[in-house]
Amino acid sequence: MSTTRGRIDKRQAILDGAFTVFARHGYAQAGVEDVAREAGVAKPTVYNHMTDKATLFRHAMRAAAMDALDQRVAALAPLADPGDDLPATLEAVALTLLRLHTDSRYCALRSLLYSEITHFPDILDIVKEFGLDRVNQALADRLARLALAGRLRTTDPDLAAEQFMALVLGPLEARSQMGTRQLEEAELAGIARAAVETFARAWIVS
Amino acid sequence: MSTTRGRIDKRQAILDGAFTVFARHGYAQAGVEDVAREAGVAKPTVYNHMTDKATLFRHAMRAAAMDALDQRVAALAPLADPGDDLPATLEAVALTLLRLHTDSRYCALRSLLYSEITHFPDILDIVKEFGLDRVNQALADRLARLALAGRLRTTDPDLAAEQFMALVLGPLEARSQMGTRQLEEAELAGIARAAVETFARAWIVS
Amino acid sequence: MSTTRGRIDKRQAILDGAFTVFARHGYAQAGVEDVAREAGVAKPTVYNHMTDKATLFRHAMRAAAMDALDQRVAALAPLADPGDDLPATLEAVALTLLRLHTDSRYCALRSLLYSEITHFPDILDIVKEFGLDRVNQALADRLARLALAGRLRTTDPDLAAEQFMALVLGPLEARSQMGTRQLEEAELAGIARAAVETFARAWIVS
Amino acid sequence: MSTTRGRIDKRQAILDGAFTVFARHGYAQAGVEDVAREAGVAKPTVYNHMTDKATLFRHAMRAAAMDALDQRVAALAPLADPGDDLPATLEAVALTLLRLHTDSRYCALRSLLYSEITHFPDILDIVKEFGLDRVNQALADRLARLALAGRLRTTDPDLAAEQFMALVLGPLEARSQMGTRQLEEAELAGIARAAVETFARAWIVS
DNA sequence: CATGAATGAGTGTTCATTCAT
DNA sequence: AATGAATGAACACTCATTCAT
Repeated sequence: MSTTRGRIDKRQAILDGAFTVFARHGYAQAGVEDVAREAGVAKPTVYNHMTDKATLFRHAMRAAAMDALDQRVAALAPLADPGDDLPATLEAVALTLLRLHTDSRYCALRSLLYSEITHFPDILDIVKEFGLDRVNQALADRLARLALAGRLRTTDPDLAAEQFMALVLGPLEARSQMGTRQLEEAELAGIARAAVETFARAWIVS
Repeated sequence: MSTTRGRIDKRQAILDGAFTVFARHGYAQAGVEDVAREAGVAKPTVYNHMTDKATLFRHAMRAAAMDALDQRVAALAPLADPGDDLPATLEAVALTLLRLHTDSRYCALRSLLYSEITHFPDILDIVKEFGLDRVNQALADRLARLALAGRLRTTDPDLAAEQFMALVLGPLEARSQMGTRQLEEAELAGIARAAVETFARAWIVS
Repeated sequence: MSTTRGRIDKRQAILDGAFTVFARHGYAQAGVEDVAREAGVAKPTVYNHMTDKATLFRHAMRAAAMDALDQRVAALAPLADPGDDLPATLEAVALTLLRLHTDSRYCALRSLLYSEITHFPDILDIVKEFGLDRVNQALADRLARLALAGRLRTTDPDLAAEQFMALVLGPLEARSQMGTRQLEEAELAGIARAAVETFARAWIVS
Repeated sequence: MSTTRGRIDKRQAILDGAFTVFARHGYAQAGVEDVAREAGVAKPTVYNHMTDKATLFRHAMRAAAMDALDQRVAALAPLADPGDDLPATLEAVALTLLRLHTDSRYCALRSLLYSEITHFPDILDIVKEFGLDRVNQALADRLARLALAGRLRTTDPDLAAEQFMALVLGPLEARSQMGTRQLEEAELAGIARAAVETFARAWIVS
């Protein structure tokens, strides 16, 4: 069993190391040797597990994207049972999303996806399977339930979800200075509050 | 004079070609030779104008970012004299911004900035000087005027501007599939209308 | 006993596989992994039997060279009792030699010996022990007997043997296009006949 | 002009160096770096002139094969005007051929052709254009003239040429120990004399 | 000033060889 | 004894950069 474990662990270590290194240097600048060092293995071991640098990249990206999607969907959980104060719940969810979105690994993931989509047209599949669209859909599902419960305007949950996400995450782009500025918790809270306030005026049944 | 002209033209050709090539292949994958070919000159000529591949990159990025900012600020012009129907004017502005934002060169610019910010910490200056923050500021100025004119809630024009931009541009991220899907004009118009509607509920004095 | 058998068989399988693979790809291009696969064992098993790739090569070559010599010496057997028609017997022998010489494994053996003699100076021993010189000697012995029996000019059986071999095998070099062209049986027969005819004029007592 | 000269010279140096190195180490074992060093240039310069290691090999082989053919055809020149003593002329020609055939570069050429024909099926063209067959043809032409002049049996100049070459060069294979033993001039002369003697009995009109 | 040619440094990939099981 | 997995060393090929012209 330890053998299998060891192999699995090593594979995981390689994928993790790969993402770390790709995140740090970009695809082209990252050396397979760096990946190996980061994963604590020798260079050929990387090639024993992944045929190519390209394949290595694809697998590492897919794993990271899956993680990211899981985290975001989990962040929506409170909406399943929002309690009396819906705005407060939305604000909490918004804050969690903002924290996730300012995490450096996630920033790196997005940036890598954007910059390598030209060279790896097939990573579009990763985006379709694990991208923000999926979060929007999950959120729309939650909002639809709330609409049925009479707590939200019932017109278009997809649009509501999209605008909620936009109001919450949109401000990050300009404020985070391309991810170089680490936003204070208070600033994130402020964004969340303002987003929910505007969202509420447009969508919440008071 | 024609000599000087020629030199200037050549410099411009090099910067243009550089941005085109960097946009196509990314910084690391782009070859100086490719840039030279694209600009119609020989490789050493590039080095005669720009000391480095890095310098070449910085100059090309700066030029592209300046262009982009100019276009966006120009797009706000209608707000200087909005006429009677403010929502309609906002919608027109929003649509123009969406068109600009889905342009492939702009997508490439953003993606390059994001992916190379690690290797070129100093391109942060470009962002500060010509980034979206500047558009937000310009928009906030316009909105402040409108607030003074009693047509907008007067609380916080900066926040209003930020949320306007978020509602307009935010939906693009999920919908454009990382810039691979070319959005229809109708879809853009839909986004603009929905954005302005929500914005109006929160900010416009009716 | 079956264990020992198995071991011997495995060793033989490894040597055979090794020669096959070396013949196909050349020494440097051949991978030990290929040899292992061809022999139906795992790579370390090869190393359990042969210390080195080099040793493996040497043993495989020696085995192949021994086989080749045996075949050629056996081909001379008819000369022990040539019957009345000496030319006919010589022609039969010549034809057998030609067939052996155009066999693809033998071509590969020669070509490997020639190309690796620089890297493996010691395979010269293989040539001395099992090379064409040995065939010449064996043939010279036969011819000496025939000379004593008054059927051949008695001057120099070594030279006679050498020239017989040259007349028989020499034409192959140009005709076989480096072993790529498979000569027809009729063509081989023609070469044999012509060789014996010329040999006869010079050496046979009529 | 010196520029062009220099480039041509460099190309020639690369081809020469390549053949030298390939001859020394074989195709697979030879490093492009070694070739560059041997040619007195840097590694990328080799790639500037030849796209591939494979292409480099093909060109080097072709050049060497052309040289070899030229030398051999030139060696036949005396037969154009053989004088009174035909056997003596043939012997002289034979000796020259033997000297050419024992040259180490030629041995290497043959051995490389044989060993790499599998990986480079197209070098067969080189053999067809510049191989021994061409020497046989040229020799057959000469012999045909001599036959017309009544000095040779007129039956089959092609066969005569083939057998002449076989009698002269055939003995080398066994004697030279795969090119490792450097044959003495006297030994070569002996081979030549014996070859011509046997050839004469079969073909020369006395 | 513009260019063709040359180079030094670096990277992806392979392979003979060796442990741990 | 036999194997799956790991490694160190090597090598083909590329590219930013610089001379000579």
